[in-house]
Amino acid sequence: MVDDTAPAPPPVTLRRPVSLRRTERSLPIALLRAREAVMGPVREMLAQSPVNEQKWRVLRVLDEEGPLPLTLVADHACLQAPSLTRIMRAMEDDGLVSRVTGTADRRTFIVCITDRGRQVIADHAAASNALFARLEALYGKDKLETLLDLLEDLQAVKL
Amino acid sequence: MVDDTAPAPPPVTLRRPVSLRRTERSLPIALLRAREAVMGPVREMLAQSPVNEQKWRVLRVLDEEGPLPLTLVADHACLQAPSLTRIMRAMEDDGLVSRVTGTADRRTFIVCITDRGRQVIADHAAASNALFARLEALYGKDKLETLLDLLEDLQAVKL
DNA sequence: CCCTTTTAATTCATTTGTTAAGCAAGTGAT
DNA sequence: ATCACTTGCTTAACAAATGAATTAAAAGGG
Repeated sequence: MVDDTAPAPPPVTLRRPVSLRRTERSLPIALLRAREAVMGPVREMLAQSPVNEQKWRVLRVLDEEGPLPLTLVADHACLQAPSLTRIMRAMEDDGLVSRVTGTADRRTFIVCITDRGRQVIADHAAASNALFARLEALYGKDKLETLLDLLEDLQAVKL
Repeated sequence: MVDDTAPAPPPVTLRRPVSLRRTERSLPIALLRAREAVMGPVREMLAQSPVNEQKWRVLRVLDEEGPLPLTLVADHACLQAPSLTRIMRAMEDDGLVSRVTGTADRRTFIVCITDRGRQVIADHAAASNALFARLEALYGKDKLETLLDLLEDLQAVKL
């Protein structure tokens, strides 16, 4: 019945957890869980669109800030350079953005949102705002504003 | 951009130019940027360990909550089922966790952290707590507690 | 009991994240 | 000007995320 050659099961002792903060109080984990909690409807919205989460962030950033150097697009959209390279190729193919070579430094590119890219935003702005309104209603307007203030501050912290 | 000079009339939903929130005020984007802002040192810490971000979360969750059904591990560690399948295989091979088939429902698994897995946490608990202390100092203890409170509430919101 | 519908977990295909390496263009010191 | 060095972007290789399809067990209804 019992196989002598089978590896012994790893030792599992019932013990108290080592002294770490509760995961709800770990900032990285809490930020991740909070994001997951609000991303469900956003993903549904984007499923109705020609872009995914990442491309949506690129469009939002460009629509808000205007033409931007590629490195700043990466920073502001929270994308790594290699990912952005791939995404830029796809978005250019789809006519959502365009790029021009920088004049001063010919290594750099300036990225522009196109009318077509802006149209994608316009097509989903109502749904996006509706989601935010629902969140405000469920979570509380004041709490949401306070949370956004605190998050904005946190982004500025230089560890 | 369409002009919107008229004060908001009652039928406010249609034909009104829709503009979006600033990206700093978009909760999904703000949460993502805030997380990126704090993850740098955490990644450095985990680079010194045998686990990555995802496995670290699994260990933290199991250490804190004890043996858990696989689906709850996925929920609490913010991992999708297919990802967790792959990660579980690797972590079992490394002897960090073990699983037993559920007694009532034989489709399910209960996941346990092993002594070895707990040791990984113990080995990095000091560094982890030091990072948190540094964040407290730079960002402000009260602000951090408020932020964590708000994030904890947000996780509970059911959209 | 069968039959249909769920649920848990896995697999598969495709895209994205991550890390390291590479290349071309800019910078600066001697 | 030349050389080493840095910077901006790309490529490549592999791990992880995502979404759809699959298998197995459980649950519910006739």
